[in-house]
Amino acid sequence: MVRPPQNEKPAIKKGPWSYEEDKKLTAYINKYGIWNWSQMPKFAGLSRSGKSCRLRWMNYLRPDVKLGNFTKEEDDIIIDMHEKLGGRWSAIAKQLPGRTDNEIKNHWHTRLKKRILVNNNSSVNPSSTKTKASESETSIHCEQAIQENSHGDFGVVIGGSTELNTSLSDMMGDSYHIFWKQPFLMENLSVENQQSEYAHSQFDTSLWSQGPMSPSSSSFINDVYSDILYNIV
DNA sequence: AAGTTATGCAACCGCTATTCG
DNA sequence: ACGAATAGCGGTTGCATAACT
Repeated sequence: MVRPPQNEKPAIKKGPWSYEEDKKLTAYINKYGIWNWSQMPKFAGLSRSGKSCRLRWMNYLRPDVKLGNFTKEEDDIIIDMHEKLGGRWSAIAKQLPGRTDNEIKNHWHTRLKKRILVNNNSSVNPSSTKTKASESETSIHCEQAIQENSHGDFGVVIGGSTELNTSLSDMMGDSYHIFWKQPFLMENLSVENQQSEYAHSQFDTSLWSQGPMSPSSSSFINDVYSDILYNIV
């Protein structure tokens, strides 16, 4: 019997992402862009699959991702689009800038589907006043949430509030989309010929504090930014 | 207060589509 | 034209927490 080679590949970590992992991935992508998901984790110092990194970035870490409560308008769009397209979540997500297919899918399965069922039932049985009362209650809560969101207390928007939805790509301009030809290790970030001005020209930290962020809180983003500057300067 | 059940959501899995050599 | 690698999509699962008994 030949013992299969061990430790040929580093163990792929699964489960929830830690703060440190988020920092690493965000810092790496902010610095080098997305050049190859399957290779990136290795160079970013992450024990994750490329697939997992892509998902984490696309759904939560991307600067233009809008997290938090859905507005009534968004709900209406989702319901309408779902009627037309069914479970084509990515197509539906295209109609809702900042929302991800995964988030929309979860929102549908946990809230909207039930609401539609309730609506259908109440239209079949109009005497169901309690249902209607709770419906309007839900609607009020939704309105409140929207208002509170606009104050930045919760209802999270990464990279700014809805009004200040300045995406990282906007901040960085064309350089954000530059795809590097060679991989880069996070450990090699201290690039002598890159000036801090370069970094400042791409990031405006004041924008990070324009809205709360979760799980990537504003302090987290600031940490990432500090790390990048620290390594560059 | 403790145990149980329901809910919400992040993340995984498997499959298909697309790209590239 | 073909096969491998990679990206993307949608269904599903598992865990944390809230709500209920």
